[in-house]
Amino acid sequence: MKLDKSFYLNPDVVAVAKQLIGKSLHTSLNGKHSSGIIVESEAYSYKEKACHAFNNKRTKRTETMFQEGGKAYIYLCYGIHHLFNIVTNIKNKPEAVLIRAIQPIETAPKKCTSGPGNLSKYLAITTSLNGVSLTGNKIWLEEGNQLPCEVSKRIGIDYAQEDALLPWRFTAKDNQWISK
DNA sequence: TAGAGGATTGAT
DNA sequence: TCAATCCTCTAC
Repeated sequence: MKLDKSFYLNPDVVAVAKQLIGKSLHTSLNGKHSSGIIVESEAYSYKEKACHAFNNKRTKRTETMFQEGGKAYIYLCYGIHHLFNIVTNIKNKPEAVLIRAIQPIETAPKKCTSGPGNLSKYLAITTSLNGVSLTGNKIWLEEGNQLPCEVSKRIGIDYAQEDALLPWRFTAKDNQWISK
């Protein structure tokens, strides 16, 4: 059961990030289908410094986040890693959920989906998918059983000062696939 | 047009 | 703990 567009339009990005734990992510790219259960996510909002679109900072890169929820926002980090985000909220309210780890449904080598960079590599996600709709047939999410989750502060955003302390990271409890 | 830095990773 | 690595943004 593919997630409806209304799910992504939720104005509470933190709630969306939490609800995403346990749902499944699917890609059908280059004739190959990949999928996994989302076990780790982080919320980002224009209201706080860690977000690229903080204070409505609109650039070519962040443009996708200003679009209506239900789109894929993918960007390159450290010149190496493709990071996959789910855009939420309505148009001109840039908020997104970073998917940090999934648990593969098919058999897969361990650790290959732990961390946003590896995750994107496993799913064949590249920046060419930036702006692609999540209700289409290239990349989409499906309904799943909500997993018990734990809350913690986000990772790798120390530059955001006090906002780095926000408990906006969600992980599936006792799951071996989450990043360290 | 040049310089600085980053939502990371994997090896030391 | 630290360096690799290159795209993006900002300042001049």
